[in-house]
Amino acid sequence: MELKKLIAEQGIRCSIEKGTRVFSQGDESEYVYLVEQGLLKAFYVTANGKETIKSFIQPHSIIGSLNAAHCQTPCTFSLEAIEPSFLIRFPFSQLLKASERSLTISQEVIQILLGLALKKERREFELLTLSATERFENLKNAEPALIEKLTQNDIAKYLGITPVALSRIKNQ
Amino acid sequence: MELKKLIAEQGIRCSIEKGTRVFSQGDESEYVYLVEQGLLKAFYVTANGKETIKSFIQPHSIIGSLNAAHCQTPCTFSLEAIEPSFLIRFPFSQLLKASERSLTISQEVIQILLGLALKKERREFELLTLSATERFENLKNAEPALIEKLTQNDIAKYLGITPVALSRIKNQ
DNA sequence: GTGTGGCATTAACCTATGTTAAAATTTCAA
DNA sequence: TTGAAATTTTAACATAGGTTAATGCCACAC
Repeated sequence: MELKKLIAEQGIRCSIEKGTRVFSQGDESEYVYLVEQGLLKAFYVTANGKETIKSFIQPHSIIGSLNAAHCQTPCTFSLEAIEPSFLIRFPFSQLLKASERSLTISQEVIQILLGLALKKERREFELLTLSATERFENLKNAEPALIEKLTQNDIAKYLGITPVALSRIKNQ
Repeated sequence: MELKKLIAEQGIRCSIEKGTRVFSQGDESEYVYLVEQGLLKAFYVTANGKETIKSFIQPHSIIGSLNAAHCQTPCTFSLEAIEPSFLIRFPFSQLLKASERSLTISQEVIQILLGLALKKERREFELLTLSATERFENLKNAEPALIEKLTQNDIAKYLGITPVALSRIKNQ
């Protein structure tokens, strides 16, 4: 892919220790990040301190706060490494500029955004129509390998329930 | 906008009566629709017959089942007119082809997809972190005019609760 | 006007999930 | 190997929202 090549060649590599943040909710960040290795979580912290996980980020995906990168507002979520990770960071504006110059790159951006929209739509569907138990079953089926690497705490925060509720669900 | 011009010039106009569907969950549909006038709802019906509303569609927006249009799978939701509506339908594949030929159009597609992704992200945030009461407050603030046109039934289905629960919330 | 059908409200009861806290288990560093 | 910290489980109780059903409220056709 042209786009990933561009990012790999011109982006800045960074190594993130387990438990460390790439950026925090409220920060300004004009970057997108290409994950080369590792595992991260993107999460919100609400006013009353509750944490909920938006998504887990695995190698080869591109992540960044669209709000921050595109609308020049603060990041709406934080990004933290669950395992030691290697990322390449690249300014979002440069990515858009590259897409203005090259049809190949703009096609790739379209494909990435389509994929993102499809993923968000599935998540919306699950949150809107399924019970916590059903969402947990779905996750187990879709990402069995991922679940092995996560704490129950993080799985619960992703499902939108408490670890206590997840423990109950697991024992029927 | 080049893209909307293209759709307006080459798409097929259709008039949809109130209560009538543009397409139904399970259909194949390779189209996207540009809404010229009216108001529609995009909704899921679950296995046990429960209806939940994904989004309300107002004039100037573009709507279609990404899954069906892009992945050649059946539509994941139905689209129905809440008010008499006028749409223009246009094959999604032609839209992608146009974006392969023209940098202007591909930029517009990117902007539309970015907007969609941002909207879905906000919805995901609300479903994940807010209570039904808070989601209702948010909707009232964000779309006061829209709320006037909707039945309580449809508002409830959009919030992910029952009309009974919404009635309770309204009286504190 | 009168009746019919679709909303909206109310009430009583039910269930899933939250909250708090304590106990059990695992992990890991010294 | 041991102890401290983190994670998971369990239990008891609280609460939001679901379910069902009865009632009230309109709007519209006749």
